[in-house]
Amino acid sequence: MIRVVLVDDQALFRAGVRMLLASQPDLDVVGEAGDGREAVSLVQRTRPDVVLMDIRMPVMDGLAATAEILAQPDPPRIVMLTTFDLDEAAARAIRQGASGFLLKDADPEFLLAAIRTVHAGSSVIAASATRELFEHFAEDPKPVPVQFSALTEREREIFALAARGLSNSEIAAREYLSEATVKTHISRILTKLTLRDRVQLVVFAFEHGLA
Amino acid sequence: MIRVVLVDDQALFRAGVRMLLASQPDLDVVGEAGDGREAVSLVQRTRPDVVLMDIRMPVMDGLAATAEILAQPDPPRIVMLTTFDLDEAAARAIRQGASGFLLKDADPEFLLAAIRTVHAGSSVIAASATRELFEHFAEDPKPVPVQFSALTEREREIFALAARGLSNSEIAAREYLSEATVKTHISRILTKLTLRDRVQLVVFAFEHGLA
DNA sequence: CCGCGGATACATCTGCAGGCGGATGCGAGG
DNA sequence: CCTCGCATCCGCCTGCAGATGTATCCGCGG
Repeated sequence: MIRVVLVDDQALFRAGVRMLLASQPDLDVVGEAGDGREAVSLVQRTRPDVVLMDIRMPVMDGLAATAEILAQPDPPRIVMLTTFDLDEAAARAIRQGASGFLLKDADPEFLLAAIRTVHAGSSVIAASATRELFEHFAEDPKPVPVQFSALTEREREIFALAARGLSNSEIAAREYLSEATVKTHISRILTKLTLRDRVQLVVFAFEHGLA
Repeated sequence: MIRVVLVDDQALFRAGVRMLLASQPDLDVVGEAGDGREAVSLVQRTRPDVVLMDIRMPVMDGLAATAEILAQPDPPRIVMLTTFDLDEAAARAIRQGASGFLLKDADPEFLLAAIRTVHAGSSVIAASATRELFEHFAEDPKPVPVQFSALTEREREIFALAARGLSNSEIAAREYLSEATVKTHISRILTKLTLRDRVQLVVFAFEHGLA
């Protein structure tokens, strides 16, 4: 039996979900809360397995409530619910340790599957959000300019060190080289990448995910 | 009835999964493949609802196969499987459009729930991977150091320009200042942020999401 | 075998970066 | 009013950065 707590400020929405879950033999709604503050104390009392938590709520929003609940010992799994497709909040919720993120207008059977999935230990993310999430957070697949491949192995090493902010003397010391040699490498690198100085080299490196 | 295709180079693993799915009334294994190349043609012939796809395979790996399959019209949902916790491949798979990412040593009931979840239209990500994924791709919530707030309004402007790779003379020209003045600002900025030179300033800016 | 091109290493020169000192303007407080 | 602190602006000096010119080693083709 999976013990579930519902947290949402809309009583009607809670009622709908409660009806849905009641039809399932392995699911049991053990409590409901209308805001984040209530949710925290409710979870402490009822010790559920899974919490369905709306993000947008009065008094204390779903994010803050999630943080407090997860800070407790042996916390339940938490699934975030939202009306809108995706906002920053969803990503933050997942980072905070929520196990799922779903849209409120999802199919009922979909919600049921999600509850069982997170209870089993995995995470669930609404399909529509997944793509967006990754596009939003994952930096693009590194469109490394062609010119970069013109660098020799050695030059790439020097490049990496310079990109981290090391001075010529520091690079020289680390690579057992003369400072003059390092300068030569830097010059060739700058020429090949058509950059003016090492400052722009650093900018280049970060903008292309090479540092 | 959810029609499933198994793709894995280990016949024993496929056998185990087939047994598991056979015990479920709503799941039907309609085909198996031992490498990516086979998988693509198998999917074209059998038109399954869900594909369980190993990442590491001979001939054509799971990523390439996923890309080809998803390029077809009305493609099935694809769940990636892997032995190891997480590598770059997993993230790429999700970005390519895979609907799930699971570990091979997951609980059986867990795999079943995942299949039903992705079939319903959502995405599933192994819990152990979720945290890592987000830490890996989402840059941290910009922990801007306290020292940065010590900067003057003017200094912040100069900082932003220097962070883009502009030289002192360029900044001077753009701000209608003497080059000497720009240098003073830079010096004060470097002191306040305890940085050595403008190169490290650029590194600092990028690492804290200020550029 | 020898010549040639590329990669790597070093020395020397010019210019800019950054440290240092100092000036001005402005608001707060004695 | 005077002073103190702070922000903004400017000139001078030292050192590093980057361009230029070479030298050595290696592989490849004539």
